[in-house]
Amino acid sequence: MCQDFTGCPDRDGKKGKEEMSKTPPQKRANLRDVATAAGVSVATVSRVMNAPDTVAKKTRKRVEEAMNSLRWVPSAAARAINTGRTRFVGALVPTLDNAIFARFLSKLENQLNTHRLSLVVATTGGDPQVEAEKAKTLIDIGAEGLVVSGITHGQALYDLLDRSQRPAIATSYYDPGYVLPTIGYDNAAAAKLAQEHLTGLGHQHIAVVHGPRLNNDRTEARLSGLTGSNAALELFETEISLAGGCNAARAILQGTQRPTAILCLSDVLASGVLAELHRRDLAVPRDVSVMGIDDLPGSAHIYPELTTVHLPVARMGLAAADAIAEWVETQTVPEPTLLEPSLVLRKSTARPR
Amino acid sequence: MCQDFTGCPDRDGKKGKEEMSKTPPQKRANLRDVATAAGVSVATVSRVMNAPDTVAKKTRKRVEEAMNSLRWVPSAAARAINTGRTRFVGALVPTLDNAIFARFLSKLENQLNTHRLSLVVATTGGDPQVEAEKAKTLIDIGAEGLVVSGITHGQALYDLLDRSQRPAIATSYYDPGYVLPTIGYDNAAAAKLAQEHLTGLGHQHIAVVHGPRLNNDRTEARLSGLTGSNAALELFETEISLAGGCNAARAILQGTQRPTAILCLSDVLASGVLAELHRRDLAVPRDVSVMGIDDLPGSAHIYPELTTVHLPVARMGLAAADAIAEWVETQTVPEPTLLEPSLVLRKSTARPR
DNA sequence: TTGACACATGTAACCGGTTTCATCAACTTA
DNA sequence: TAAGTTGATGAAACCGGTTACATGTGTCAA
Repeated sequence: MCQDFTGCPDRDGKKGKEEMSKTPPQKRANLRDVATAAGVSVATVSRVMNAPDTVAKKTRKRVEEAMNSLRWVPSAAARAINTGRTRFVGALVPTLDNAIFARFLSKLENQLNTHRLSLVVATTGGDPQVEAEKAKTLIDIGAEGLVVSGITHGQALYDLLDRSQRPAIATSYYDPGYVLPTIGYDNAAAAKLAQEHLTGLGHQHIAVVHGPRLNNDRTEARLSGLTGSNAALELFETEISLAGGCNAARAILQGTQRPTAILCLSDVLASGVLAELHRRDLAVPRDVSVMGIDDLPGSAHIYPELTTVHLPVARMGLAAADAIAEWVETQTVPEPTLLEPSLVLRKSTARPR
Repeated sequence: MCQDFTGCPDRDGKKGKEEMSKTPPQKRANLRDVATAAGVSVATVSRVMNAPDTVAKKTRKRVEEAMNSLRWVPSAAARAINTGRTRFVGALVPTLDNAIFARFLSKLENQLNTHRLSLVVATTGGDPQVEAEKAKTLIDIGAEGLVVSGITHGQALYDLLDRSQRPAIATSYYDPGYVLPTIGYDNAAAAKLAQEHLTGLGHQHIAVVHGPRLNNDRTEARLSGLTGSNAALELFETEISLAGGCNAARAILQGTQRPTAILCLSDVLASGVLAELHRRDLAVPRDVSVMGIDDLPGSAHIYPELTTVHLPVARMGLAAADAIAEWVETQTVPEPTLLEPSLVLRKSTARPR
């Protein structure tokens, strides 16, 4: 328990845990202790923290010295109870294992910091019930607001938000009619963009590889964007991972007639498909075109460089951070924000032979 | 501001923001309001929350009804100030963009949940100064403990930990002599494992691709594990990403004599290297062997299946969660824990030709 | 000299819970 | 029936800060 950090980083022999003799077990100092030590009132100490320039320089110095010698650390809870601010918000994402969410969270966290807000992260595994439970926990520990993924949620979550009256925004999806403000892209449009690129190249038989539809509105929306084409679409559902992509590719190649293009609704799936195609000695895009959606940072560098649809998750992270921060701080409900996906032409697609 | 979640998920026309006429702006109910409404004392209401079975069933019901009709939501700060527990800890990682950290955090978060703890995540970009600042923020908002990566940190972080007396453990590294308890693997041993596999196959000229050494003890340790071999080692430093791997591969192929094996100190780097080799029409492992360290979930499925050293980050997540939870709850400083890396033989290495 | 005013500081209420201890009724048990 | 328990509840202190308001001092213009 007693840590001694002088002379880091090496520990000068493990110390017994029960010593600490000179200074009696002395519990943590509080504001009044500091005030007493500095010979001022608690108000003055508080001012030294929150409005330093309203305190005489000499007094301030004395207080600061007292703080240091008592090794005072302010209580977050005590501050929060008065200010009404805990200075953190929560984010609920299906998984961290898909780089797209990791990337989003990373930007979200950084931008939140500019608003002096921290980020509590919780993963749901895509299960609305788990999501609702974790959301409850986040509210319980004091999250000032929530950032959720998509627009498909359990009633329990809506009830929670309603009752707690906490700000919450939905991301990775755009739907101005949704109960919560959405900040995201039009998943259907993104898929359409991809499909049109393929049909534009002349592909008439396209395999579509997608993640689980259950409780996943992003997948569902992307699939819905695929209607209204005269190309034959064959759907392959799989787990969203490299392994999932491999499996899908195997299933595709097992079919009677090989499609001329494979449209993957996530870049990871495309990576898996590419790997499996290599394994089967099929060349991309010569033998078959492969396309993704997401545009992960790595997608530009795999072989072959993946043609995909860029989803602006980094910008989404920034926008979501700004939106939730403003809502939390000024009670202003943000407007839904549409972020445009864009086609990124690289080397994994070509005309069918 | 007024949310109405009945009839989700569609919003019945955006409501004006300034209405809310019937019930006057009525600020949030607190414990006393509930107590008054239920005709009991605050103590009883508190008991209904924390020790339901010490309250008469009839009373409890009455209180619960009052809670509901007043839509009472307990204040996290008020609870925390009394219990001394905020029920969350913080984690500081260099980045989320490397899947290895995402995976670790994912497990960490889940396991923390079993201890009724949430996780605040902060990324440092590998900069000790940023790390110290973010750590300060985490302590400031009330993190009960910290989980950091590696053993290279700024003095400011040590000072903070010392002063705040918060539990903190270091991960991704094992060093029983370190000031903080470490939970991780022996990075040097992991690298040695990889190198010995390659030399065992007969490789005498090995290119080593690694991430930045600056402030990165994991990289440094892995490099240090590479001594004591009679094979010629050529070092290539690059950014840890697919793109970085590609760049390194390019640099390697530019050399006068091509190495027979490429040892990448991270799987992502290996993926990048593999992509670039494909691009240059070099076959792996026929023309050159490639090996990684990490064993990301995807590494088993790329082409060719990557031979690598498995780092037990999932187990590390569990162990770190249990350790910090116990420390926080029982003031027991955890013992340093060594997790063994293991060689995973797959298809990207072979004897040199 | 005096009254107005800015500035520095202190007093005490307050935030919204938890918890100790006292109280009192009902139930055993002899 | 008296004494001892047990169970349910309430009164009030307490946690550690913030802040409205009061107070006191020194400066400056009239």
